[in-house]
Amino acid sequence: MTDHSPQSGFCCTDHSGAAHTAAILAQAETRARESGVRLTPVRRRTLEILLEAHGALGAYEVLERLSAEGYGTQPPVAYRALNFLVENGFAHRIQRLNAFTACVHPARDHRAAFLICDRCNSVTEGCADSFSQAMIEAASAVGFQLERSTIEAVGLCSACAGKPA
Amino acid sequence: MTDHSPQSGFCCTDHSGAAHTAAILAQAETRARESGVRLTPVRRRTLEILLEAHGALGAYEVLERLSAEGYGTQPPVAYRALNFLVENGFAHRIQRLNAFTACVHPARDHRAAFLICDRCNSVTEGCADSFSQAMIEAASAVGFQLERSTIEAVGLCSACAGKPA
DNA sequence: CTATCTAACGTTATATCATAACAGTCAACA
DNA sequence: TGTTGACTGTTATGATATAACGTTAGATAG
Repeated sequence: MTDHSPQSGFCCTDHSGAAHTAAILAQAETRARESGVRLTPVRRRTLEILLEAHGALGAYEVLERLSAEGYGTQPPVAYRALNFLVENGFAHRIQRLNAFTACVHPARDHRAAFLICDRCNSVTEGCADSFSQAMIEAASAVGFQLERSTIEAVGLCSACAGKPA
Repeated sequence: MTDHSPQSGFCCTDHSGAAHTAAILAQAETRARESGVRLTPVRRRTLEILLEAHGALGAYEVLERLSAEGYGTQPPVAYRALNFLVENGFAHRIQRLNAFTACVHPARDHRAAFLICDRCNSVTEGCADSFSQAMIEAASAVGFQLERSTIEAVGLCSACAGKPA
């Protein structure tokens, strides 16, 4: 496992690979137990599917995989599992893509920001705690009680930036 | 017109009212002329509709108004006008709401951030230039070429925060 | 051990958001 | 004045998301 630096910025490590997937899944299970929520088979499998994916997945892509494995075949099955994961901090919704991605550090309470590659749609999760703090202050200066922020950046990932076009 | 402070934060002024609407519309027309794009009747009217709205409007809400006034009745009419406005900096898309809102300072090139009220859905546009700069730097540290960011915060606006529940 | 309760699951049906593709219109201008 | 290209409008369809309801299964009180 890699160092996830403390306050701000994006982490530069590869989050793919079976070992990492397993580790995150284990963290998620621990956290679910601790907070008294149930990581049921569909939910767990949905999280695995997100972890195995390269980028973010749309709800219907998740549904396809779930139904192929004998789970329900209709949209609510996927949406419910995905919403559960998001609400409990195991996954994030990427608004720009209408898609979902596994949280890379579900064990820690954090504010996330995302780098989305315009070309390959890869999604990198970063820690936006310092940004969020600044936002909370700027908002409260105008009397706005900020609860949560969505920070999504679009551009070229290092892999795609290297390629011609 | 009020002072739109330079680098960061949300502005505390009321952006509604016919006078302000007219001023922004005038700025938009100037800018359109300068940049050689055409602010046609549908596009102009669409911008007015956004300016007159209290919060952000969905494309179908805009379409409703447009078609009631003799413009086209089908979704592409609204989406084309809205996309034109967004691409040219006259409006913004609010991802979280699948909705659109007029830009409150179309004359200036800027990075926007939004405060979205959970209760009344009002949208306040703020200037995120300093956040964006910090993001660009954090992103480039991991080799990501950032092009644009979406920053949307959800919480309670000052009006709603005062009310009971 | 069984009755009961509730969270989760699965389904049908439908709502909501968005765009592809193509035909007609009109102003700019060679 | 004919051609071009941007704009508008239409039909049709695709993509995303949720409401509502019956069923299942795990927890728990009796």
